[in-house]
Amino acid sequence: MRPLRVDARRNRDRVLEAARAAFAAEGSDASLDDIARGAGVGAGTVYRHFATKEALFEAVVLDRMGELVEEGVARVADPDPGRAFLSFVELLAREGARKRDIVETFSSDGIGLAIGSAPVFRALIDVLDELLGRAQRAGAVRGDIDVGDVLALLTGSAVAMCRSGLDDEQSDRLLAVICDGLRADPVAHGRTPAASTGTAGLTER
Amino acid sequence: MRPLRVDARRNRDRVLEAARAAFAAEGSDASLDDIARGAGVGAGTVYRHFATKEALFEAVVLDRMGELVEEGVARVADPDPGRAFLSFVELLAREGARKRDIVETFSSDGIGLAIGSAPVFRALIDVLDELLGRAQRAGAVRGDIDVGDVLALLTGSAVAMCRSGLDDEQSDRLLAVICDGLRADPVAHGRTPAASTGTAGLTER
DNA sequence: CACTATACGGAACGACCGCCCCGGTTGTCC
DNA sequence: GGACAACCGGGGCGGTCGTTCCGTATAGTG
Repeated sequence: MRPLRVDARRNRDRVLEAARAAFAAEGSDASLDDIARGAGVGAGTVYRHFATKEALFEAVVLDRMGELVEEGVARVADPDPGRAFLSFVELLAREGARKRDIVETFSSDGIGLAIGSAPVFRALIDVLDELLGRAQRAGAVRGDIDVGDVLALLTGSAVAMCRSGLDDEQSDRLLAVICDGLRADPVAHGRTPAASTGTAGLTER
Repeated sequence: MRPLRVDARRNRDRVLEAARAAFAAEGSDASLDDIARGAGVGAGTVYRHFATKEALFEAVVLDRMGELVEEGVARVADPDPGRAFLSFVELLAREGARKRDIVETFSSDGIGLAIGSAPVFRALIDVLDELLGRAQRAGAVRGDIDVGDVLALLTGSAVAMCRSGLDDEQSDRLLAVICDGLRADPVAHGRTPAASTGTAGLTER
């Protein structure tokens, strides 16, 4: 397989760049024609490089995830496991709040279901799991949750933060609530550490 | 204005019922033709009763909100303000997790922006604010958040809970994290009660 | 410079959807 | 029971969007 012709390579990059912006702003609903126009290219050119719109979407999202995995790996060495985990959670939430395609992927609606089996997605789960485990063993994060819970909460946080008036102060407050909830010791609120049943401890008493 | 003819009234009810189910499952993206088919009527019949698809959506959502407001009002008399507020939050989150149209409305994308000015919506905000204020004055809920924050967190919780595998136990855990975060005393985690800046207290130290 | 594989652009196609319209039907009232 | 008004169904219109196709242009090669 020969390398791409220079004009082809240039157009491919332009398409990816335009797609990144469009998918971040509008999610997978972004019109492919708009992306092509934004890249200064015809729609046919997009299809020469990406078999389908979904493939383009995946390319953008997987690229983003790669960057996030790096950030996570860098935090594994942090001597403070609690800070490492929570700052990573914060990063993911803020990233999700600014990039609609990411939240869409995490919440598994929109386009990509096939994306869940991508290696880079597994890697993200793994590093998040690693950071969570360390933080829990250090006693900085409650022990009654797993990676799936964190992922779900991340999706929720991102959605909460990208609501209409995305005030900076408000975002900070929302993250504070989530993070305090994550590190909260279940015992401190009068619940049994293991069970955590009873619907958030509301029905008892 | 005369009362509706009996067949008209019956069809209107069928349309509303079908719309409730469709909007709950698919959000405002639900096809109007599908709704009509589900109600056993033609598309034209839907438009005889509702000027536009958006009007139908609003009718369904506002109806749902009415029920929720009643639940909230019933909780104002609760002698335990913390339990009253948190159980209402739980109810709203669980309702949002099961009804896509509600989350969509709360997160202000999808169709309804005009819905924000509806009296029912104001009433919901008001009762939520009332419950929040009582809980805060009783010291059961942290003081550094307002109704807007709670609404945003509710949206997030609902999204987090309606992810792919909506396990009951997992839902409980997610709600536990959110609720613990809501009642968490900022002081307990080494932050100043008033400010709460510093991005969830992660950057300090 | 000429020749060919490669890439480009945008018109065109089919599917879907919200919405309108009209010929036929059915409830309602005298 | 008859006549009129209200109502129904579904076909059709205009628009959008993902995808395909093909005539044209251009980069790479000897």
